Amino acid sequence: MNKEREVTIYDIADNLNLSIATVSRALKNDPVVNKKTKKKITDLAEKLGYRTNHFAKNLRTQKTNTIGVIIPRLNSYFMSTVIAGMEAVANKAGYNLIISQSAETFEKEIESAGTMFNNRVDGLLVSLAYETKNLDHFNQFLNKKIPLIFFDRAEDQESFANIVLDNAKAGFDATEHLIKQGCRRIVHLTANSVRDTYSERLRGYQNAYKQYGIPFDEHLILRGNLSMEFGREAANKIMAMPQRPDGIFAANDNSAVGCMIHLKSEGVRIPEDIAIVGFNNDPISIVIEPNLTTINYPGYEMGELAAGHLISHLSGSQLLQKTKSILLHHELLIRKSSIRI
Amino acid sequence: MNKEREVTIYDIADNLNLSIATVSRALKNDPVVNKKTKKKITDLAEKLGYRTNHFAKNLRTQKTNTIGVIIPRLNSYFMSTVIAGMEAVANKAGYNLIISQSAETFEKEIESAGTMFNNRVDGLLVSLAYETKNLDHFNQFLNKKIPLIFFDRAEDQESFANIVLDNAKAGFDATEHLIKQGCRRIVHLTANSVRDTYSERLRGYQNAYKQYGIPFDEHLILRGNLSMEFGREAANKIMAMPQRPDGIFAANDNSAVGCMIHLKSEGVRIPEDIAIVGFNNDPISIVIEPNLTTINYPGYEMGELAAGHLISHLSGSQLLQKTKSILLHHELLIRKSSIRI
DNA sequence: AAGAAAATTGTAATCGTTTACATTTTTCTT
DNA sequence: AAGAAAAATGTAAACGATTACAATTTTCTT
Repeated sequence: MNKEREVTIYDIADNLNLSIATVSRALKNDPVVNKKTKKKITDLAEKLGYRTNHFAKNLRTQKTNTIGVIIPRLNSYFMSTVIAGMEAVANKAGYNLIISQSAETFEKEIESAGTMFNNRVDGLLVSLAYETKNLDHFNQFLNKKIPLIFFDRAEDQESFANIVLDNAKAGFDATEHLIKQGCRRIVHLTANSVRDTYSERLRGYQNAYKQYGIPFDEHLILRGNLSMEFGREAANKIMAMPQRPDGIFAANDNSAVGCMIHLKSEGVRIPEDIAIVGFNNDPISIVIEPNLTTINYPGYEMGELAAGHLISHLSGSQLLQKTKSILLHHELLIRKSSIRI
Repeated sequence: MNKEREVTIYDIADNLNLSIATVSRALKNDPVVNKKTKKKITDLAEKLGYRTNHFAKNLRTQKTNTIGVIIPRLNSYFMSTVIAGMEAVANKAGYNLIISQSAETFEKEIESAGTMFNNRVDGLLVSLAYETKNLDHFNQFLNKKIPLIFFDRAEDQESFANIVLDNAKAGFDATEHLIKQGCRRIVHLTANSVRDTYSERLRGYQNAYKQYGIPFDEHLILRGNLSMEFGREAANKIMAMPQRPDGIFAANDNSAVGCMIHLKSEGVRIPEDIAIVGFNNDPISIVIEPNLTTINYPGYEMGELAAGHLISHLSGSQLLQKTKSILLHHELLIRKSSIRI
């Protein structure tokens, strides 16, 4: 049982009096080798506990069968769902995932990109950090023609493909819903970051104001890191506003919940005094009371799509170039936090 | 900028009229090479954009510098904190993490173990799935003397090292707290799984009963998958009990919260009618109302420790054998859900 | 049954490192 | 300044696969 040395194709070849070439071919199921020979080889490989040495293989083929994934944080329900989707697709296709967290910082994202580059990933899937200022650290991949797809947190630019939602539409839907519930002064909690993701949600929010002819007040936009703590601070600012807002659209559930908790502690009734809509459909949205109205979108599917596209590109299909941007559907889940009529 | 071929040590050697041996030595900072030569080499390497080919290196050295991590799910605050801790330590030591989710199923855990084995990870960090029936799928690592450490969800056995909390003590602390708050019929929500993690928490719970001389009723133990949904079902069962319990100790926060939500909707007052304690200090514990008393324990530290021990073992220190089990500290965070006096 | 075509197998170079051992160069000792 | 010791560099053989090209064996055709 406890073989010291690893079994190689040489061992199999010796054992069966064949050349390593034939063994190699048989093991990757090359149709050129005789059926019976192939069976003998695979049987023996099984019996000896042969496992391919990926390093030798990769060295020779110059492919790593590894996909790098850079994300801000693992610890959201959404992200882990996305990763699960990627994993399913990648494993089925024989790829491995190397995951790295940027912790929302620019530095760590650059560092992660460097690690991925040095590990020669075949392709890269990236969700950008809040703090990321530019995409220069991804040029090394462009130069080496290593495919890269941004998902969820993406920037709209020429060089890379995107898999995102229609954030403007989602922002519009959320805001329109609040307007239809009678809100006229809607605060928007958004990121203090340049990510398109958030500026698009903001744009949708502004579009709704415009479309419904409601005068827009710049002071209603509160920027921060979208943490629960930020939600709390936002609540303080809201309480201090001379004219009390009657609705809040938060760009994520975390900040929405942080805000709600604090507002409630200040005696604000939700949704009667202020109606709230979040974004992400995180599990906390059904723990907070009243349950939070939010935007739901398919994480698992996003992960599958991202990995699937990358892999089909790696396999030679030129899909990636043609579909520069893929939009996923979203839906507004209406819950008690926003129902006023 | 767009070099077609990768730069290798041959290019550097040719360029400087040195042998590849010297270049190789210089690049790994071997003290045997002359300071000036070394500088020339590293400078040129930098300039040419040299990056080591890990496949050639691994092939030659028979090391992969990769650590496999198998966990039930990524999507808890706790797990992602653990992973962050591991990542920090691993990256600093030049190791990469390959993460795989078992989704709490035995089959996927076996599959993941197989993938890790075939990828020849240098070591493995595992948190067991609920459904895992035995540890046979880890024998392949034992046989090849690949170090493996269980963390958080571990089994107590001879062969592998563990990093866990004192679950029995934590279970005791939680239960004792409830008893001190005047509870006499305390329900325990636990996993329908054989994991020691949960049987230990249960044991601690029973010890508290014993120590305080409270008669113990087997019916108070409810088993399930510890999801929110299970918490809901548990609440139903509790409502149907002929003699209403006055306390609940749940083996995780999720089930505690699911249970609370349902109990509240049935008009049960928390903590007055039933006091509740959870486990994990998940962020939802401070979203639910009243805030949930829970057991906190250091995820980041656990990740650092696990990765650190594995790596120091891989570097030759024989720590691993000596410290078969490492216990981490925990603390009871007392919040409103359990304060009755 | 001979020769051509098809099917199967083999030879040997290659991928980019590391490292034992050998060789050369430099520094030290007297 | 010669010889020994120390420092620096070089040679060449691995590591374990893949694959162009060559060689052999089998099957088919007439």
